[in-house]
Amino acid sequence: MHSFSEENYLKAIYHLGADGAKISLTAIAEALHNNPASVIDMLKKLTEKKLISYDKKKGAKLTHSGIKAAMEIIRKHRLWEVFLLEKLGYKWDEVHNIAEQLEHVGDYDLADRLEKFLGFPDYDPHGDPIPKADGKIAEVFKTMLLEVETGKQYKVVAVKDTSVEFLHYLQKLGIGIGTRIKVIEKIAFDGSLVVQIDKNLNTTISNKFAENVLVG
Amino acid sequence: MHSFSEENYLKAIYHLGADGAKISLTAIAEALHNNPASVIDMLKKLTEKKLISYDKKKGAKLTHSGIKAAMEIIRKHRLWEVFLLEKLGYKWDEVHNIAEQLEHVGDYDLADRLEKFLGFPDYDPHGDPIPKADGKIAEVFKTMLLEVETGKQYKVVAVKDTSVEFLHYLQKLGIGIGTRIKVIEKIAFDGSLVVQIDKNLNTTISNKFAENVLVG
DNA sequence: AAAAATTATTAGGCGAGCCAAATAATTATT
DNA sequence: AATAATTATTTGGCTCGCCTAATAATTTTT
Repeated sequence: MHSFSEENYLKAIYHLGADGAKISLTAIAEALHNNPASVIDMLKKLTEKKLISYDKKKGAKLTHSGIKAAMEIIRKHRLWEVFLLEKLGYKWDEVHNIAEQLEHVGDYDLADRLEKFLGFPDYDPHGDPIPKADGKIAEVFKTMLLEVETGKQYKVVAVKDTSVEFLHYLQKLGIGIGTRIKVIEKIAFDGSLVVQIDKNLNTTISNKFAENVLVG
Repeated sequence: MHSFSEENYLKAIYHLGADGAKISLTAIAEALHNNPASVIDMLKKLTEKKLISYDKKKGAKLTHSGIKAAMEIIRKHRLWEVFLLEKLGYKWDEVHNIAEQLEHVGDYDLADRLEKFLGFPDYDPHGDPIPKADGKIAEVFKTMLLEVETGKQYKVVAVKDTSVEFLHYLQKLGIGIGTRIKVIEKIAFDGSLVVQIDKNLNTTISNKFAENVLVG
């Protein structure tokens, strides 16, 4: 198996690559709150293990087996999140950190059994699809709330940020997976959005916030 | 929190001290499959953290807070074992190794929630009592099968060894927690025992085996 | 009591994963 | 094109938890 640390790098690289952008050394360093010097060492190691390819120009890229390894970790992470929320009664914003630890435990078998126990859930509590045992992951059609058409009703399908602060704020605004949301107006000055959440009164949300809410 | 490694030392020291014997450096080294040189370093560290006291003559001894820490780990370990067996359908002999990893994850809260989810079990699948949230652990009256009166019916309450080999053998003999067992005869030559398991025909078991089966 | 065996300890070293600081390479700005 | 800013890389060093080998202390055996 791969070390705890290697797994975190693979996961970070996977997530950073989600939007097709180049995955630079510094991007990884920031994502993991590590020093670039540490990152480059690890990238060398992962390259030797043929889990990634790395090139100054092209950035880091998961190989086939790197993707496979990343999917296994993400699968475990999301399954544990479902478990923590549904079975242990944790709140939305609490599950992520504990799942970060649990995701490194055990093998495929554990994930498979857990999945079965949970009734083969398709999505985790943040709306992200759970990779299946074969590594396949559902494509979810989602757009940043920021880029959405004004006046049209959307449904929140996922959130990007997983920080406690963000999730708390979501809760305060009454936003969860499945919440209906409509952009009433876009403020040109600072990119703020006036939105209607469910049938409530209008609220103004920041540009940054709207980047992290994904609707479909 | 304490490190993964520190937790393993605390747990080992706790278990080694169960029978009141002196916990020597070499005993710990053997239990953890570590070198005595490594052990002494860690004992120093744990002493500084006031989790143990250590003295060449008296051996290692958990302090009050060391006991508390050890109980938390054991509590988590045993709760996870129940979970793995009851909820995920693992077999008796498979749960220990996975629980060894899970026991280091999360905090008190996780243990408390898990305990509630499992319906506040009192014993783990190996018959060992699960420490409660306040650190209290039930005293179990148990004797090694080896030391038991001939001709009298006993019930298996726990097993000592947790190796896959041992647990497999138990299963093969049809012995589990709750199994009724009677010593028919003690062989003076090598300490073997002729026993009757439930209502089956008599079987002969070794001295070593009989040491690891606890009855009450 | 001396020799042998066991147990405890010290000394030095290793790999993993991290860091800060210096330098090199690249990209952006003027 | 020259300068500034950013990004990548190297160097040396640190802690943790482990190791082997040598030595010291203690206990057991003779």
